[in-house]
Amino acid sequence: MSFSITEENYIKAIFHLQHAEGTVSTNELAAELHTKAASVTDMLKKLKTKKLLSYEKYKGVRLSAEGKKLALGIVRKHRLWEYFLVDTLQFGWDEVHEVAEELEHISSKKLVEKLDAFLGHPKFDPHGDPIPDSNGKMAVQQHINLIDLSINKMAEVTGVGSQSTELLELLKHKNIGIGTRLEVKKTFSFDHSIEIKIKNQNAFTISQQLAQALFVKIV
Amino acid sequence: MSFSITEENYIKAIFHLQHAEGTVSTNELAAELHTKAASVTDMLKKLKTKKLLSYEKYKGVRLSAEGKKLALGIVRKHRLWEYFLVDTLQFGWDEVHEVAEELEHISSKKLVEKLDAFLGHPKFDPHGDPIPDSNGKMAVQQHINLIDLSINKMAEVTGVGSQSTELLELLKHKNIGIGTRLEVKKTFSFDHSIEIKIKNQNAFTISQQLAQALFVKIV
DNA sequence: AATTAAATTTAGACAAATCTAAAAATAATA
DNA sequence: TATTATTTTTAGATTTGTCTAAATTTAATT
Ligand SMILES: [Mn+2]
Ligand SMILES: [Mn+2]
Ligand SMILES: [Mn+2]
Ligand SMILES: [Mn+2]
Repeated sequence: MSFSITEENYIKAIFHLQHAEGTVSTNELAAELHTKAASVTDMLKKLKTKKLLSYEKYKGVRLSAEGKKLALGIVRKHRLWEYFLVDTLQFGWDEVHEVAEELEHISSKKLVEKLDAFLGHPKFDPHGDPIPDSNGKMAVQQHINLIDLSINKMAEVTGVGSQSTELLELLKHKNIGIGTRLEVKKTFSFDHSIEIKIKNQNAFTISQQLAQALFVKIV
Repeated sequence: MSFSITEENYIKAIFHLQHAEGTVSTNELAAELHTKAASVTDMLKKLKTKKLLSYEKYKGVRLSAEGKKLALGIVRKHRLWEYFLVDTLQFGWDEVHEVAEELEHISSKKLVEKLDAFLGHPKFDPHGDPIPDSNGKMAVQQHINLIDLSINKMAEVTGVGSQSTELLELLKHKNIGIGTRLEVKKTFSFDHSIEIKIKNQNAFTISQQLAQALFVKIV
């Protein structure tokens, strides 16, 4: 069976929202997809008949095994294309999400596999998110929030919590990106800001909000 | 203004059909797009209000300057993606058309320009068709049909007249591709077959049909 | 428990793109 | 020129995805 771009976007949105709770509400979906609750209800009924999810009136929705498989395929394409755009075509990581939002719907299986091979089977996309392999399996990145990193432990930035232009702008200015090595030197309880040190640079402080938007792993 | 995938496919089809005659008929378009004449009429009315073409009832259709510009942009994307698929991802040239049919609708201008630069601004796609530049200009390939090539003139294959799997299969078997150098050794008036010679290979004959499906330029 | 508030679903309508069948215009032929 | 045949357009329906407004269900408060 094949699915429309709209159907695929719904399935992917449910997949992402599902990770928090097990079940997703109509309003959550409407917000995520910038549409109205009534439209969501209509689409859920349709996707249920296609067996991509289980749905009972007023009870929220949950992807079926088949729905999950479809979602993982779309996420795989999305993240592979993002990797391609940044790694091969030299896009900035703030510019790639929208383009990947379109490219993820290109249907050719062969294209995905050839692209994956060309890129060298990358495990993580430019935002640090894991790329599912052709079987839907993805590496579990045991990264922690920078806010929870102990003092004087060397760590590497592995991911960002958002991909807004605003965040990127700030990270560029502070010279932080995926792969940057840093350690926390001091924490301030007044505003929960933290002082960090990057090799060959002076220590500087970053806000609580920024620290919460960064994920790191200890190295 | 932005256009739907369907609208873009109509514009591109008109562009291609227009090259033969100046004006395109409803039935021609219906055949090309695998749809019905009634659907074409509806769409033509719509595209006229969008000023992409001039259209009078029963009189056929012709692209406006704006329509041509849009068409050239789509053709540019189509052929750049085909080049990418063959050159970068190692697709066979028979496998790329369908995929490019989808990729040509990805809207990002920046993507097209970055892709073009990454590929080294190629002038021709894997089928020998010219790729329009960012201003819509394309190289004029003064190639001739192999059937019209004079005897003993060294020539290089620059294009194919069709991109069917059947043709590719035959060309693969005969070891002929874009760039292959050959000369005509003899022509047979009985069946209009011709004998050709490729360097370091024995001469062999090819059918009239095959010769007509090949374009060459004298080198 | 009764009332109010919030979330969700239904009812009815609309735009895009398509189709079949019938009507109208143009082209071909006798 | 009159009659067919072909092409093209209109009329009316259908599917997909969306919307607003109203009704219903569930959750939260008195
Ligand atoms: Mn998308
Ligand atoms: Mn990403
Ligand atoms: Mn297309
Ligand atoms: Mn081509």
